[in-house]
Amino acid sequence: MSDNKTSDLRMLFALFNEIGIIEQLSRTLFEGRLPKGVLVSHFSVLNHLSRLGDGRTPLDIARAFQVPKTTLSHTLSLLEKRGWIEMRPNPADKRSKLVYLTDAGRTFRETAIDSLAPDMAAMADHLNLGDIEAMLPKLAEIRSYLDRARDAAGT
Amino acid sequence: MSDNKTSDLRMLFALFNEIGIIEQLSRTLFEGRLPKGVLVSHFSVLNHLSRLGDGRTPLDIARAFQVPKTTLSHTLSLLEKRGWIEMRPNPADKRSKLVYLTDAGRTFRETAIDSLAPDMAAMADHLNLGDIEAMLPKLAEIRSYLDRARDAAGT
DNA sequence: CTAGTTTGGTACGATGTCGCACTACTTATA
DNA sequence: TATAAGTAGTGCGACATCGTACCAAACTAG
Repeated sequence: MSDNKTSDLRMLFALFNEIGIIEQLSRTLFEGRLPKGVLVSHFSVLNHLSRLGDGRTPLDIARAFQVPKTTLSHTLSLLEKRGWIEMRPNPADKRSKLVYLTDAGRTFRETAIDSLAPDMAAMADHLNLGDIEAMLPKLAEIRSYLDRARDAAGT
Repeated sequence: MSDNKTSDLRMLFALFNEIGIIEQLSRTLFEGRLPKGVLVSHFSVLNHLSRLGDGRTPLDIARAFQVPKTTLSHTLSLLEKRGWIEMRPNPADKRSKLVYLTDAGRTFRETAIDSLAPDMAAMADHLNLGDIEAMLPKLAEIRSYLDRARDAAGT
């Protein structure tokens, strides 16, 4: 009984440990390919807007990445300073804003993807993509659980 | 052909995206259970030393977590300030130091694990541990690949 | 042995992250 | 409609992370 519990606990620790290290390594790797001063968090926002459509509110984006809104606010201000996004008023809610990609933003995303592509291609060669595909729904499930647990954390 | 490539790329983006969000959520969740001012990075170091044995050099530990040595140096100084670790000279290399857990450090680790246990237990109830167990070697493989890619990045 | 190179660790500065507090607006309630 | 409660976004301060530069010790080559 308690043996099972401790082994469960060990396994979960191992999981989050691996995930933490992979996050660390992949972030460092990708940031090494991006122009100086551009972080993965910046690219991710541009990519998100491009893939899922722009015209979203900052809070929508913050929730998508599960980061505090103040963090995203900072990121957006940098993206705007670089001319990659544009903040427009939200006609539906005067407190709110809508985030739009500029042409420069779309262009930057494309070139960034191009500079990441060789690494990605190498990964695709060396890793088992079938395994990764199979893993994605399991990871999404873990993500979703943590998301719910976070909401319940006020308890 | 190029369709496959772009779908591979999409899949890898999705993977790192999920991993980033899970890292984010789990870190926030765990840090909410730790005493104010104690971060997951601190706990992880104590846990590492306890599980794999202390008397390691800072650089060993930095490599284990794949963080820059300056980051670990900062973390260790905080742990030392709290009396949870002890830095002793390395008899084998006068430039180097060895990191040892103190009794207070071991005790803190235990209580921290206890305070994390309820969340972990809930996860163990709601997640499929078999899936996670199966995922661990795949994640380790990805980690290992990224590790090698990092070393080759100087190329 | 000595000079040049490599390695372990730290100091310092820049910057991203994030909690707190606040304002402006919206929604719910009476 | 008026008042209270909730929500979107930002300013600010604290601090972790990390790159650069540096020192001291260890290794390597001649």
